[in-house]
Amino acid sequence: MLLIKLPDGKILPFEKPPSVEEVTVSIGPGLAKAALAGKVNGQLVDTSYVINQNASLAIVTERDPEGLEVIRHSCAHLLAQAVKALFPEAEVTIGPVIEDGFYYDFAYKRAFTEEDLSAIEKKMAELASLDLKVTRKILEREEAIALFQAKGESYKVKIINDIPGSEPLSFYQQGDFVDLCRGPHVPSTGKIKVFKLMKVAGAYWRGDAKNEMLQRIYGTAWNHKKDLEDYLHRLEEAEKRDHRKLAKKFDLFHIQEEAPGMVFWHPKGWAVYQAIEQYIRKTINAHGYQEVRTPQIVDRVLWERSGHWEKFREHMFTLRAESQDYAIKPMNCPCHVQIFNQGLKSYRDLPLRLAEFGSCHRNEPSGALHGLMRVRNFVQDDAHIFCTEAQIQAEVAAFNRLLFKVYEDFGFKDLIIKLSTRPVLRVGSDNIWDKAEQALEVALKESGLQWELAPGEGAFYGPKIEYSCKDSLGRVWQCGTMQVDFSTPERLGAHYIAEDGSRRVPVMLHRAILGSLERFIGILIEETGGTFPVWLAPIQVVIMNITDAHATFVAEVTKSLQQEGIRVQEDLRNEKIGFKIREHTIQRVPYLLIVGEREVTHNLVAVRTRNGIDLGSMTVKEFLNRLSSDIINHVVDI
RNA sequence: GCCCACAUAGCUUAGUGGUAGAGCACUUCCUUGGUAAGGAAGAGGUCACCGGUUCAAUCCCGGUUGUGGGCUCCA
Repeated sequence: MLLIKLPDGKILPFEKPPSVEEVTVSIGPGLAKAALAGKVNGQLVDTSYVINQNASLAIVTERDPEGLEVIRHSCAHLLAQAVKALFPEAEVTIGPVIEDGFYYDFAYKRAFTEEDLSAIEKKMAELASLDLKVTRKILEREEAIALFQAKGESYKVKIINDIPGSEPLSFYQQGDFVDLCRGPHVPSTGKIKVFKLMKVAGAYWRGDAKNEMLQRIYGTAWNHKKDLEDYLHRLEEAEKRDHRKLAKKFDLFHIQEEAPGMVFWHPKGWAVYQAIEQYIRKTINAHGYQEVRTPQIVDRVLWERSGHWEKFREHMFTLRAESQDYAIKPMNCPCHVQIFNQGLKSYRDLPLRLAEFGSCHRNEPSGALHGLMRVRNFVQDDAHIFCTEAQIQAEVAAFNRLLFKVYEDFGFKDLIIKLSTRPVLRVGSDNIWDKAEQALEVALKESGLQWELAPGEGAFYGPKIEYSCKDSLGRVWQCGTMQVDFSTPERLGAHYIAEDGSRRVPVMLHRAILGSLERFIGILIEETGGTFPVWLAPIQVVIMNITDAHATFVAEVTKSLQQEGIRVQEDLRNEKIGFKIREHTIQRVPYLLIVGEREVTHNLVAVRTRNGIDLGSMTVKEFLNRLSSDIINHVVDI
C-alpha cells in the first residue's frame, strides 16, 4: 500500500506504485486532460513519472507558472523536431526556456530565412495537431552516443561527453525525433497550442566567440491566444518607448555616421543632461565630495603603469604627437591618483573623495554599440574615495544610501543589485577581502533591498556592487557601481602618512551613481516615455497667446520666469490655441500657460498641465510657487 | 569583432530595370480664432557610399560605411 497526498490534504491509497497520470485519472478525467506535469514532493516531473513511495503530489496545469515553463520547453523540442523534418541536415544543439519564451540553437550550412521561419512554424503547428505522445527513456552513455552518432548529431555527442559519468541520461521522444533532455515535458505535443517564432540570430556554440556560430531561433509560447496577443502588444508598446525613437520625437540628440557611438546633444537633450549633471553635482557636494577635472589625453606610460595598456589596449583610442604615444582616457582613476599624489597626504586627509564628470572614450566593438546605452564616448559621474581599510565600511554604506536616494529622486524603483566577490586570480590578502566583501554586504543589508550574489565575479583588484536598470524591452544595463580596489593605488605610487608615522597605501573606492550620463538618460527616456518629471523636463513651461494683441504680455511673463531660472518658451505663432495646446501636450511640456484678453486684463495666466488638467487662472507668482515646489521635491508627474 | 536583416524628402513611409509618390513638418498667403489638428498654394529627393552587370540601375550583383536584432565583450 502506497499513499499519495494531494494539495487539498486528501490522501489516496494505491496498491502498486502509480504514475502521475494514473493518480490524475483517479482524481478526475477533467484534470487528467489538463495535466501538463506533476510535482512530486516539490519536484517537477513528467506525468509518466512513477511514484514508488509515499509522497505528496500536485498536478501542474496551465494555471501554474511551472505549467507554462514546461510548455515552453516542450515547444523548443517541437521547434527542433520541425527543423529536423524540414532540414534533415541541420544539427540540433541546445534549447532552453528563457523569459517569455525559449530558443533553440542549430548548426546548418546556410542561414535560415524569414520564409524558413514561417515554414517551420507551420510544421510545428502540424506536429502539434498530430498530438504525438512524448515519451521519456533512460539510455546508457554508449548507447546514447551511438544513437546520436548514427543521426549525425555531433553536437549532442559533445554534450553527452561533457555530462559527468554518474548522471543518468534521459531522452525524450516524440514521433521520430529524440532529444537529450532533463525534462520534464508535456505528455503529448497537442498540449502546445499557442506559439510563435520571433526571430533568428547568430549565437556562438557554448557562448564562446572562438567557436563556430550557430543559428538561434527564438520563439514564444503561451497558454491562450489572448496571452500571446497581450505579449505581442506589450512588445509593440515597449518598442514605442525606445529612447532612439523618442530622441527623434522630442529632438533630444542624434548620432551620425561620422562619429559612431558618440552623441550630438541637441538643446533639449542637453537641457535634460545639464539638469541631471547639476543635480548630481549639488548632491555629491553636500556629501563631502570635491569636484576635479583631469586631461582627456594622457601619456601611454601612465596606462602601462595602471595595467590598462596591457589589458585594454585594443579598446583604447591612441594617438602620437612629437614622438610620444598617448591614449584618450578610457577611465578617470589613474588621473585622480595623480591629483592624490600631489603633496604629501596625511591620514587626517582621508577619506578624500575626488569626483569628476569624466568624459571617457572606449573603442567599443562596432556590434556592441546601442543608442545611448553603449557608446564610445560617455561621461561618468565618477568619483574615487581614497581611504583607510578601517574606513571602507562607513564609505560604502554612505555611498549606498546616497545612491538609493538619487534613484528615488528620479522615480526609479526597480534596481537590480549584484554583489561580486573574490575571483580565483586576485591581489590582496584574504583578510582584507573578507573586510571589503563584508563592508559591501553590510551596506546592502542595511538597504533592505534584494540583491544577487555573484561569487567569483569580482575584479582581480577587489569586490564590487553593480546597480543595473532594465530598458523598455527588459534588457539589463549596468548603471551605478561601487568597487573596492586594493591594487591601483599601489601600482600608481599613492601613499599617505599614518598616525604612527609610517607610509601606507590607501584603499581606493571607485564609485559612480548613474554610471554613464548617456546610458542613464537612455534609461530615463524609456522609463518616462519622454514625460520627464518637471525638474528634468527640457522645457518646463510654454506660454502661448490667443491673438497677437496678447504677445507683449506673454513676453513679459516669459521674461519673469526666465529670471527665475525656469526653462520656458513662448509660442506666439499665428495658430489657433487648440493647435498650440495639442503640440505642446504631445511634446509633454509639463505646464502650458494661456494668455488671452481675460488674463491680460487681470494680470493673470491660465494654467493647464500636460495631462489636460485645467488649474485655472493665477498670478505669475502663484504659478512660480507651484512650479518651484515641483522642482525642489522632484515631483515625478503632475 | 561574429551571424542575420535593413538604409528612399527634416520625420514616418509607398514604390519600380525606363528621370520617384503620400502624410506630417517647412515656406508664402488667407484667417486673429479661448484649452488636443482652420483653409489654400508652394518648395523640398545624387533613392547611404564605391564599383560591376545592362542600351538603361534607386531596383540585380559585389564591396564599404552606418543602423537594427542577437552572440561575444564591457577596465
